[in-house]
Amino acid sequence: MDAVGDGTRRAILERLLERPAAVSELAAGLPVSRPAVSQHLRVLKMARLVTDTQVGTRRIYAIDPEGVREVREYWERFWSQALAGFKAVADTEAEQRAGIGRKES
Amino acid sequence: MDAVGDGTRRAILERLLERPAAVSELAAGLPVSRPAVSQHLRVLKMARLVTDTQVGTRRIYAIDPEGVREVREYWERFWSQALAGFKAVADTEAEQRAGIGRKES
DNA sequence: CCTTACGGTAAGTGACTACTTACGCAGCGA
DNA sequence: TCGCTGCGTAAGTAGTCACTTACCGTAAGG
Repeated sequence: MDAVGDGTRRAILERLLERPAAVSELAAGLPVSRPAVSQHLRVLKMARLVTDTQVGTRRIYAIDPEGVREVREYWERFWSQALAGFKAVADTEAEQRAGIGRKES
Repeated sequence: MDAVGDGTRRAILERLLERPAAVSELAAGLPVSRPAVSQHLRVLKMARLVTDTQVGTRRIYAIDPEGVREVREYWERFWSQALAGFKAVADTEAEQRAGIGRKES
């Protein structure tokens, strides 16, 4: 959850959404150093958002649909609850506006 | 975007999803002080995720469906792109594995 | 072999930020 | 008017974290 809270990590994910890439490729398209990218990738990997595959001396990173789906479902519940809750919010606000200055129970 | 990156702010949002609440109410249910909640609410307000209404001396905060929808749509595009991209990822991985070792379809 | 390429890790640093206490201000009731 | 309640803001601090450079292991190629 906090894994997608960082802008650089979102940028990395967006790159990986287009195609899998090695560490150096990612670093080349980002304003940070290669070790920084490595560290971000470790966080993303622990969050099950990416997977890595050794290809010769290079290491190819790719989106992990497993973890992505989990995070997606979390936010899905969040938003749907938000919209469902909004109706109650609107009602309550209407109540409050109707009786400003009045205390409920 | 960074607004939902903080755990305390997510907690505040989850409280507001259930019902609108005043600052003290929120602070009472959280392990942080009331001013801290105020500061978080300011961030959420600037992110258009909550709205506030003065009711007497109290200030009622509620979910702002406008901003929520925007953020929701951003992630929606993100996830769908992630899943769509995964097919390409799987294909590419299969290609790469073809040169190293075969795997199941 | 030895060399080169690629990448993970260690260690250190700077900046951001979430939090605290202290203070000031507006609205309501007595 | 006076006191009380509820909040926002200022100021200061501690901890987190993103980033850097330096170093080391590993895989391919001569």
